[in-house]
Amino acid sequence: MSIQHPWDLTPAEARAVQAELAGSVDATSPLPAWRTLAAADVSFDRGGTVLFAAVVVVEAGSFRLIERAGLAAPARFPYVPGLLSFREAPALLEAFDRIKTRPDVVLCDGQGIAHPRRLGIASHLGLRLDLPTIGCAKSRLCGKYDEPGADRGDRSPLVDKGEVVGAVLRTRAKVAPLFVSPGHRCDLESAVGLVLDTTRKLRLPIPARMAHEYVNEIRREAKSG
DNA sequence: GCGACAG
DNA sequence: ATCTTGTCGC
Repeated sequence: MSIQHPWDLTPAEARAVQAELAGSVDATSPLPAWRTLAAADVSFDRGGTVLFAAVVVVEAGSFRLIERAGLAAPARFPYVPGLLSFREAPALLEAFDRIKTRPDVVLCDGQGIAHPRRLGIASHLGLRLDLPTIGCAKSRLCGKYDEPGADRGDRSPLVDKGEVVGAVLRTRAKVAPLFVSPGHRCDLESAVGLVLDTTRKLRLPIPARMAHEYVNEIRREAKSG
């Protein structure tokens, strides 16, 4: 079965596509050693008619910027909980097309398999890019969990319908935890390990912060000039 | 039928 | 996501 499909779908069609694509997701393979890491993020204007997408690629360990690309595009799909990728993925894929480097792994702003149909934006992007991806969200979409301990590194399983779909991970002491889940070609332990390895004093992984700042930079300059 | 609901 | 500065606390 092909993972190719159009993006201009109705919500019902989009859900059907997700249900089928989920069968191709690999959330059990350990992540191979990585030397380059990419992070993707999206930002919006007030009305939500235009979206800005950006991807940054950094070097492991040093987080030195290797490459980055960003763009503005019309939002062709509304925000519907559970269908985020149909709104943001097209623009992000365009940004990836403008990157020369093929990163070893990609950090995505949103869920991986911690999704009602197991196909959050990280998993969806992983399939389309055929790259390892990790879902790193700031809040929960589905699943139940116990509040993790207050120290950095403390975690608790995120369980949905009896299945462990991710981890609620404290990346900074006493600060709201992150919701980490495998996107594609990566297992949960690898995902949690990478998020901790790329997080320092702030809640978000360094590359994710870089992508966030960059995409907002693009949005700001789009307003003025 | 009543909540919940990534960004 | 976005509207928004300073301020409180570790």
